[in-house]
Amino acid sequence: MTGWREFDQNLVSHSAAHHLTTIQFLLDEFGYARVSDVARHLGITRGSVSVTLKGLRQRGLVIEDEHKHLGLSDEGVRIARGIHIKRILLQTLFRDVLGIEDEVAEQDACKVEHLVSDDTADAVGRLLHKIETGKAPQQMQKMMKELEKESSGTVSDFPSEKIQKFAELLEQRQTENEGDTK
Amino acid sequence: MTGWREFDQNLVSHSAAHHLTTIQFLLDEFGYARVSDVARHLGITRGSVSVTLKGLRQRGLVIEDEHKHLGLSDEGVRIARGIHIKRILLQTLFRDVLGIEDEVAEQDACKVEHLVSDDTADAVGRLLHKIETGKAPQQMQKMMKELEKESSGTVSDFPSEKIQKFAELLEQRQTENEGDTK
DNA sequence: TCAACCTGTTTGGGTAGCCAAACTTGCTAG
DNA sequence: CTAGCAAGTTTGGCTACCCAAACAGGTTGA
Repeated sequence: MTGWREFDQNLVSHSAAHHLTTIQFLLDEFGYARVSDVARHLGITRGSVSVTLKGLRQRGLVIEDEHKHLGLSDEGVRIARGIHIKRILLQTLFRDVLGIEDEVAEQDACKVEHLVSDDTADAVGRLLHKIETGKAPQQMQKMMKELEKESSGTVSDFPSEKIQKFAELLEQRQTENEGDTK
Repeated sequence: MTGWREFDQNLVSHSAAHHLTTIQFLLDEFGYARVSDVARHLGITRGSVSVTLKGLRQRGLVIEDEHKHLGLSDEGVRIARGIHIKRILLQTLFRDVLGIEDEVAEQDACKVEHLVSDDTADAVGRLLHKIETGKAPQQMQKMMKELEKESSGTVSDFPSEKIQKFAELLEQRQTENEGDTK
């Protein structure tokens, strides 16, 4: 059971991910981004941002012009865009397919956006696209509506009896399959 | 845009989550769990485990009998079980609904299991249960099969042109909706 | 002109985790 | 009986983040 520590050995950390996407956001929104702007937007001190960005500059992801205005390198843009798209896709999945309240969906997406693999994010995108283009219309729509109705408000106790039993079933089935392929 | 730091302000950290679920696993599997066993299973040193478990003992999640055999308190069991179930549900979602290769699905689930909200996990469980019990049969099945075919192997470049355009559409739509409710 | 202000950087302090290495304990094989 | 080994703990070091506070530079209003 090694491999669980791949957690923090990602392309970028949670912190770095937010620094990058924030710079991109500020550029799109206001046309410029400075250390203070990033700090304000992230709710941390200028000092912290200064130190973090020094690292990201050394890694060649963030650049700075003569007026201390920040920018992203091609690689930086690529990473920031990837993370941002993952966030959108996950949030949409949680909210529109699973029926989660928007705020919770956004928070969950924000927490995991930089952790999910490209493969998974891509599959989420394709699923959403299929649903969008009506390739899974009536029954899917109906199912989603039902899900939405059920998930009214907040779950009081996780896992519920039913879900727990179901998860145990899934686990058992998985164990059996592992036995097959071995 | 504060709130992005809820990341590490969860009930338990990624590390703690794995310590707890490992103890539970060892108890189920072998009937006992010691510091060394946990260390071996997690692939880290006894020293690290010792220190971490001291904290978890102080928080009342882990207990220890006179023979240095580890156990979980009621609260510890509750947390470990919750995380474990989230992992199963997410892994199943990624693998069986999104068509992700099992190993990747497991890794992704492992990375985010302790981060997703109870609400989201619960909704995933209900969705899977609906699919399971045939409440979204033909078209869903067909869609899943198609997804599986498409996602042959690993995504070379994320995001693809198509997914990126789609994500932009989703984002734009979302922005408009925010305008409505404001 | 120059004090006040805003911006950015540096530094010392704190937490969380990891490792390596030294130490303590207790059991067990000669 | 004791030497040796395995298990657990402690300690010093490292990285990654955060903050607060001190400091350095540029702009600007009076």
